[in-house]
Amino acid sequence: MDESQHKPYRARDFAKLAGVTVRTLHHYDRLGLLKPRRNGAGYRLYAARDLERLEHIVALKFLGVPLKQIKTLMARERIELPDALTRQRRVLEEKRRLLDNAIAAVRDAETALRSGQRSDAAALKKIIEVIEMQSDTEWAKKYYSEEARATIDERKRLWSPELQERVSKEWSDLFRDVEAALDEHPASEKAQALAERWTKLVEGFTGGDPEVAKGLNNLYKDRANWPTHVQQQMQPYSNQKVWAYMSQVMAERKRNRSEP
Amino acid sequence: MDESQHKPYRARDFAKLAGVTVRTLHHYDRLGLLKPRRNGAGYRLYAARDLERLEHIVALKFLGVPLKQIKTLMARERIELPDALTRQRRVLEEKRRLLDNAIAAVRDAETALRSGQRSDAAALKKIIEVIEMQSDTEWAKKYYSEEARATIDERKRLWSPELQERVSKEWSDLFRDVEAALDEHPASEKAQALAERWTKLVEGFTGGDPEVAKGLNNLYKDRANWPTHVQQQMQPYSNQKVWAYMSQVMAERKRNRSEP
DNA sequence: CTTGACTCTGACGTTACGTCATACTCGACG
DNA sequence: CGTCGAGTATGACGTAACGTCAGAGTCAAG
Repeated sequence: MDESQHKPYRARDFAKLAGVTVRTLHHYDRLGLLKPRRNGAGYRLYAARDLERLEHIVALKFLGVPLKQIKTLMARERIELPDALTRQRRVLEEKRRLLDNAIAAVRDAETALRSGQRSDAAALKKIIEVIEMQSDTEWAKKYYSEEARATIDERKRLWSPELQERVSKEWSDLFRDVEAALDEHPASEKAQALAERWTKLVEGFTGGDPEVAKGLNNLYKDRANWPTHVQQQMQPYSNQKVWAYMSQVMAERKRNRSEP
Repeated sequence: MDESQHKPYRARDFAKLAGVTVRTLHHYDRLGLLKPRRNGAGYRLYAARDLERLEHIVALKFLGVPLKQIKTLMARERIELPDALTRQRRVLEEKRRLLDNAIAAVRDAETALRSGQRSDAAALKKIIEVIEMQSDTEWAKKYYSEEARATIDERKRLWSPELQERVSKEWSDLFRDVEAALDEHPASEKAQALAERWTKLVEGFTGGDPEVAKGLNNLYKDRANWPTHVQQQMQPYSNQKVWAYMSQVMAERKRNRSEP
């Protein structure tokens, strides 16, 4: 006599109610995400309570959370949901960054195609540049600790294309200046000024985080195994004399700072 | 004796050169996207020209173009690439819009969770609201012509959440005002003022496009088959007296305007 | 009791590869 | 010349989240 026991829904109606398909209900049933009652003939019978659960599933799915995670998440919900949401937001924000890059790349390519009457190949090259910039942050991941990667992902949000542009230029300027100063004594004022610029630029990437710095070190030491196209890209910086010289200069810098 | 014939690459090296995996090369080979020469033993031998093609593939893939389309696109390239790029940009921009919504939804949910000490269920409800808002634009597509959909997609970019909010409120205000004015004569000044507001709001959506208006009409006529949750959402607007009355008022309006 | 509308359970298709497993091949070293 | 480690080839299964039949049973109205 419980008036609150509404007549249960069958698949079709329940699906419409929640805005999903019947097949989706089957799927979630098999995965154990949402197991409704059955009648004698095996028909699925969904109650009002099931709707709530399904809505939660749909909500999380909407955020791009994989069904497997949704399942574990809903098993012991209370504790982990806030964290899960925050993590998922990070993921979404990263995706948006990539999307923004892609959109910008297409815009560039379109402009190149229309205004300049350039070839298809030239237009695609524009896109390739953007890819390389961002995939470079992908393959390099293995050199960083989990912790360092998290830090980098944080800081990456501050990296606008303009900043990227500027930093690139600063590195190339600095490198050229160092090459012109290889004869200076490592302890000289001029050399130490270069060291200062160098350090600033490195810190611009590491943000002062020692974990990140360590990863960067790993990355550099393994430079022989970098992807070929990255090596080509880094070719302007391949002059070993510069690196050797800078390591001397940095050693001097350390001495100066420990005994001022 | 052709110096330009560099030694061809084998899979591993070529893959590194382009920043993909060997397996990817196999895959593209099987799909017919990139078929390199083979040596006597069946080893794949990639030439410099292949690199260019692979880079183009990677570029388009980066933009989210499916491999099948890439294949047809590269078969007869020159003509279709610009259009393809523009179309793909539209797709990307739409994805970005959805992502923005999702991120905003999570932010809301996080705030609700932290500040208000609300339950998980309440937080997820926030997200559900956002989903329904945007999936509503999904299921309704079938009522519109291809042309109308394109127009809507165009205009959708102007639809900020704030605008959405405001328009919702205007509709609900208008509906309430009409309900209160059902006794007014359809030709009366008061009724005609309501008709004016009504028309403005509809035009705010159609943008004056007759194709879109037609689709909207189809949509309304088939309201019996709308998804249940949409019907619930539309319930505040289900008062048939209002619709009947407004159709009279709109008829008067047409007469007035044809014989001023 | 008949029908048309629904439902059930497989099972294969989709996308762009990753990941084995098994069998060859290449090139340097002794 | 033989061999061994590194690289390669093919085939087949796995992934995520369902879509789309196919074949068979069920429900409810007339």
